[in-house]
Amino acid sequence: MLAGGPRSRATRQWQRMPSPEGTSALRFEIEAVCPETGARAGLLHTAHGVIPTPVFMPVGTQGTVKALTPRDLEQDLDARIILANTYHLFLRPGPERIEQFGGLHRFMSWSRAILTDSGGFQVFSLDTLRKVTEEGVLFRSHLNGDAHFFTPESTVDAQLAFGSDILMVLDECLPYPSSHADAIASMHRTLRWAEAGYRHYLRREKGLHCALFPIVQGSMFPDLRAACAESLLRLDAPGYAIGGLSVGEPRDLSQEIVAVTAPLLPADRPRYVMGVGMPEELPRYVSHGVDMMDCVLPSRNARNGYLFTSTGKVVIKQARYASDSAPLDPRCDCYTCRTFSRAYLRHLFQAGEILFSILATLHNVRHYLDIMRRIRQSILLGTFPELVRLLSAESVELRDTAPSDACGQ
RNA sequence: GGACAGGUGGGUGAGUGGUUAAAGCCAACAGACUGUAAAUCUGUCCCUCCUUGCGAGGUACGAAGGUUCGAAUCCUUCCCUGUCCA
Repeated sequence: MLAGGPRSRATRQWQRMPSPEGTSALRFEIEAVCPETGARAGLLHTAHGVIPTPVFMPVGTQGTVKALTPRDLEQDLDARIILANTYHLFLRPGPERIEQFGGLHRFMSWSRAILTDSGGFQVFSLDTLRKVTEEGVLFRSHLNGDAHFFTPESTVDAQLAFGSDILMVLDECLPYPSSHADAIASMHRTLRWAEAGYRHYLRREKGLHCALFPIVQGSMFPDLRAACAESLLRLDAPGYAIGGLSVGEPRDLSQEIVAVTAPLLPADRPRYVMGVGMPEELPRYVSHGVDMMDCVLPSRNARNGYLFTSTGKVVIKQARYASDSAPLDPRCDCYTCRTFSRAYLRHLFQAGEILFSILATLHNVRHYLDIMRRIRQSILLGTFPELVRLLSAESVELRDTAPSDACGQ
């Protein structure tokens, strides 16, 4: 509803769209900037369609957003870009296999844009299965224990084989908390990897229609974030990411780091904060000048029975919903909310039915995408600050009325 | 009628004299989840009380007796279930 325009026509247009003729494969067009906050609305032109920003990218690690078909994502949710993961796809089915099928888009039958993460997050999440060296990361496969050495160059090669629209450089994502000394060493390593990866990418990208984003690291230290951002600017990349967040730090700290880092990145290029966040945090990131975000929360929490609604969370497995005939979220017009009762959704969850994951993911992802559409519209209309106030008032209201929190303080 | 095999907490199912209020699994209930080792993981899961503690009582392994310092565990009788034979 908020997306505007008939979807089917737009879809056909993208599928026929020839490769971009210009020099830069990725073009970012800013349509409006909120004078009060600096939030931006724009259009990100890729070889696989135009992405209205700010945008939330559903996570499809293994070449699928779990529980959703590409048809759901395209026709029902109107997602314009999804994320996939180099580490997972490298292990299985492997870059050669994907390349053999003409790239990841064709392999998974997804005609819109794809961003691939480099495996840098797995440096953090697979801490017991990896060893970081100056040259790269030695991973022990979580599938069969095989050793694989990822370098800045090899991850670029893999992502080129996938045919990603946006590639990410290999980086080191540190846990929280980390010492300043560890963070500075790690940040310099990430910088060296970014330079090596970027050099390699420039040698190979001739005629390819994609872009490589470097990633700002520096843990929770503003001085390191600034130094890292400044160094990465020399690469003159078409877009920049802020990584190393959502690793266990307090929510406000993530916001602070983004607030000090985002303004240091080129104003005319997309800024991507990796791995965030809760629904109420999305407008806050946007107000810091962020254009792209991704997070597993809507999809993962969906499968775990945690549903995001316009009136707060609904943990559908709770006994209180057993005979609740209301729709999950009366203000949502996704298929799930239009069609099923909370009681039925709870039944499906309790019964362990596959359909629950499908319906829940459909809704949660839709909820995130709708929030971003509202944000984008408000920036275009010049009402973004009002929306931020509205959304934060709603979340305060939700906190105040939450039964568990009410008696706590 | 006879011969075997059994009856354990909401279910299943370990346990054959003491560290057993009783493993594991399931169900149920609650919590976590932030560039996905996730259809995952964690906790609670007989009752009562409080100074909330590897706390104190009380119940509990079909029923009732018995042996023993001590019994889900050994003995006796009874009840019930399953299989087979008449």
